[in-house]
Amino acid sequence: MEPGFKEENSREKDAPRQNLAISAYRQLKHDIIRGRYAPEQKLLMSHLKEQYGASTGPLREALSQLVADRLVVAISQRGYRVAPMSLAELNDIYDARAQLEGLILRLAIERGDDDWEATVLATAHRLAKVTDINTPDDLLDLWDQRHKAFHTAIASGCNSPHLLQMRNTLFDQVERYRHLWLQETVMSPQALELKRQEHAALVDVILARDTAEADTLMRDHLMTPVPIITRVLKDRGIS
Amino acid sequence: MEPGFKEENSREKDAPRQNLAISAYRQLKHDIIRGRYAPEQKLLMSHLKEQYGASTGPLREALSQLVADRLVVAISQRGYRVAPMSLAELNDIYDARAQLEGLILRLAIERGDDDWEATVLATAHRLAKVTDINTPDDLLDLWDQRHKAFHTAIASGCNSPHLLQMRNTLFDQVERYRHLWLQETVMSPQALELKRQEHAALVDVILARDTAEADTLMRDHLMTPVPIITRVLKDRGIS
DNA sequence: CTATGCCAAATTGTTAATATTTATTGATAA
DNA sequence: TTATCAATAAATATTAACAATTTGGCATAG
Repeated sequence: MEPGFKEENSREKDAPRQNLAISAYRQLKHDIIRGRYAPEQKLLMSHLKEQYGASTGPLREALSQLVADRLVVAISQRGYRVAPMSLAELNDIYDARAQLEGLILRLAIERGDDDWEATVLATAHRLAKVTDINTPDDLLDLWDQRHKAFHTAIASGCNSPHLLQMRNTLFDQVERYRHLWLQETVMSPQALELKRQEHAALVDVILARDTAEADTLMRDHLMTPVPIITRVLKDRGIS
Repeated sequence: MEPGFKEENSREKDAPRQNLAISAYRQLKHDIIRGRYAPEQKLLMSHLKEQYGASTGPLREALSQLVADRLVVAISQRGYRVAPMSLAELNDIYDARAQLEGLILRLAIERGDDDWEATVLATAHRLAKVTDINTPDDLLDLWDQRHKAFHTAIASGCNSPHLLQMRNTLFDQVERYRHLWLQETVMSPQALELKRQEHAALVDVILARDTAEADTLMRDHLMTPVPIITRVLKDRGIS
């Protein structure tokens, strides 16, 4: 009788280990996505060692994982650098994401059962309730968390672990750009209300099983941040 | 004047390093895909060391990459094992692949230019010419190589590096199952002729820009091996 | 037959040594 | 006098060897 904790918590990637390389991986990933390191900044081993309290061995494992995630690039024998950002990658990454999310949504509408509909409704409700919190940081964190839960609930209807895994991989890559958008729009009440309406419309067409309309709405919804992120990148001199 | 070898050979994954961890990664991946290690076999460090001539450091990096590729699983403090195989994963992986390949094909038909059409025709021609070679091993290798080139040429029309990257990732995962199919069907002349007809039909509808028909043909084409692989897995006692 | 304790083997992390790279300084030529 | 090239030195990355913690198996005793 095995204790049934078959590590089903596939939060981001699979956890390769629970010890020291994985914690360095999580923290480094978090810091890169949040923009703590500039796009082409060199990642010094000496700095990483004292920053994350790990030696070269575990650090190299963490960096290898991040290279697989396309958040870090490794150059022959010249160490590691944070992956560059560009307008070209921004456009491609958001396009790929919108296309994949559209595909998954169409499959979910086709394959989703009653439990799926119930979960979509529940997470949408939870998200819509995030309107009246004062401290902006807490608001942003909570909104973002429930927003992710909402979209993940929709996607889960496709019933394909591998498609969902690829969705996660792509989301890790998009999140570095997406963070620029979250920082820029300080989650103003009108922006929040606009998003709330988009989500409500999305839920409507999903429950109506209107595949074509849902696909269109979802892609427009996902592409919204692109012009704003483009402006931020241009302001920072990134082409 | 730098010699223009900016490592643009993104064959499978990005090359994290050109030295020792990456060669171990490539060989190990090849061996796992080709079935040299059984699905849940333990990967002893001592064995890997003498097999691939690398020390624990580089080997752990290679194994980390393979965990990201879902070809290896890491258990807390009990080392690494080859990822298990199952009928459930077979079905999901082929379904996800067919769906993604269909999406990419629709985009390619929508976005592909004249050069794309020319490349598709050229690779199709090259593939069709592989009919009259005697030694079966050489035949299989050459056919598989040109077959991959043909499908990659079709997919490249979508013009999205990130979608193509995800296609590669999924293909790495599917190839372990696909190898069972290649081994089973000894590439009989009639099977080869059937495939040739499918490819010709595919080229026709692609050049005619018939999106819906191309999508259907492509998915049927990709799902062909599933029943055969299912039988092989069942014969091996894998559920 | 079962449970507990000991031994062996494997994984994990650290440290040191080697090789490659980069930056600085000096010299030479224009 | 200035700019470029080369050489040396310092720093950093990469790899291998070593040590410690943990796990699994086996034997013995109850």
